[in-house]
Amino acid sequence: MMLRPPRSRKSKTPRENRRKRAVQSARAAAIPASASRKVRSAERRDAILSAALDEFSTRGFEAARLDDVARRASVAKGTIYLYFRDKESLFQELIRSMLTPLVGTIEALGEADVPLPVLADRIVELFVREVYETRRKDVIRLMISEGRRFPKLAEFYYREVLSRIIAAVRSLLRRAAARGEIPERLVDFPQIVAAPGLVAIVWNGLFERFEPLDVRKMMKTHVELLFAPRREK
Amino acid sequence: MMLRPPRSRKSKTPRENRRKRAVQSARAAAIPASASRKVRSAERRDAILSAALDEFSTRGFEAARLDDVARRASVAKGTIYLYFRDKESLFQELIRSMLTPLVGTIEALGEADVPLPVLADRIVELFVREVYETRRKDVIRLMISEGRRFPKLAEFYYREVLSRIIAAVRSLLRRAAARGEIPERLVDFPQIVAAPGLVAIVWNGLFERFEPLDVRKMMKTHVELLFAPRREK
DNA sequence: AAATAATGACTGACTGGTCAGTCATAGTGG
DNA sequence: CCACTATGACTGACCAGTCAGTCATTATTT
Repeated sequence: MMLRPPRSRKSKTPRENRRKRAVQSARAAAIPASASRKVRSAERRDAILSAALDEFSTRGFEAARLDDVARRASVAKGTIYLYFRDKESLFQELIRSMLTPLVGTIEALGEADVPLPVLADRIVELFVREVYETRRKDVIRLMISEGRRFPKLAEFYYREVLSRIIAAVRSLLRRAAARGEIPERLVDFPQIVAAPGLVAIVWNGLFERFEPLDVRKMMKTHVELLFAPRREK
Repeated sequence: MMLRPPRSRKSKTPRENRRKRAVQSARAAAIPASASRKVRSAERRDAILSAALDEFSTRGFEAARLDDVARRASVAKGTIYLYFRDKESLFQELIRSMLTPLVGTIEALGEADVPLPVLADRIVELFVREVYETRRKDVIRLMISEGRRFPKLAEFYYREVLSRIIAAVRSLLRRAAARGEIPERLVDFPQIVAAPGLVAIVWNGLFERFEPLDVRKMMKTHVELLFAPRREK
């Protein structure tokens, strides 16, 4: 899974008279010198992941420079390679770490047995508060934008996150359908329930500056229409 | 609007003793030697655009190599620069040329005054036949993936395409609402109508291989539920 | 408790491969 | 016959990944 052929290091000529190493650099400023190694190490990792999210989401995977990620994390470039195998691993780990926690939250939602209107509200609030108003929004946008070029990552995301979310939503829809609250055929397409969320994320990235979108209101409108009581059938 | 600082060519050293130019290359095979210059020229342009779409949509903007685009179009790399200023222009022109024609089609749809169920069918069919089953799907996916890094392009797309499509859909919704066929508040969010289309495109790119999606059926389900007769309100 | 040694986290200059864009040269249609 | 079209080798910028060297911290000895 490589975007370019490997840049193997087959240099045979010995490297001589290198290094002079100027005076001593300012050490990483961000992290207090106290704290045990373990803690500092975890903080570094997080700082790198956070910086990577910023860089990847403004420039995209290819265009993002690890030099910039390092600078933003107040770390030397080499340090990144102590925590992640390569640029791609960093990217995958970023997505993994941000999205995995979502699953539990949503599965919990799927199990509760509450009336449909309440459920609808919860779905909307969960999305707005846990995704749209956090950096997870950016991670999902990254997944959408770059996922196609990382089949392994898409597979991971499908297997570990999406399929479970879909299963949860589906079981929830199935129970609502059994109670006659929604038509049976909606159970086949849980994607429909989530669709405006996706639109919101994409819109936010591309067109917010031309035409702001009231996400909560849109989501509310959508679920209300989907789940509204119907005349027949 | 640049991803990297310009690669200006400020080389001062004169380039000497270059060029030897080997024998003569096989000429571009794809385009018949007949045909007037104008026709050949237009065909080349199209071949380049088509090749660019393939390359951009499999590798992404940054990773796509113009060498590959050239090879795929049976053209030398330099030729691309006779038709497009640079890689970015090529990309923008690609999106521009593929999506602009959509507008007229959809505006026509927005003006017809037909009963809602018929309209719903037409919307679904239009999307499936004119977008999902054509390369426009790939162009829209490109727009979604890369648009964020091309603010100018996003603006163009919003101004020339999206805002007009939205206006058309909105006017169509407004009339339906006036006839009492749908609730008023749906008029505020034409995005909701299009949302499953977007989901379909993204899904197709990322997850189709794990779980195929019957797009036509999903779209149909969605518009039927949105436009279904309601009990109250 | 102070001195000394061992550890390994961290650094950043450097390398090699890559590719957008150029331009000297070669063909060709009108 | 020459203006226009096309070519593709070449250049310079660029950047992921490397690794020899530097200390801060921890462990050990005295």
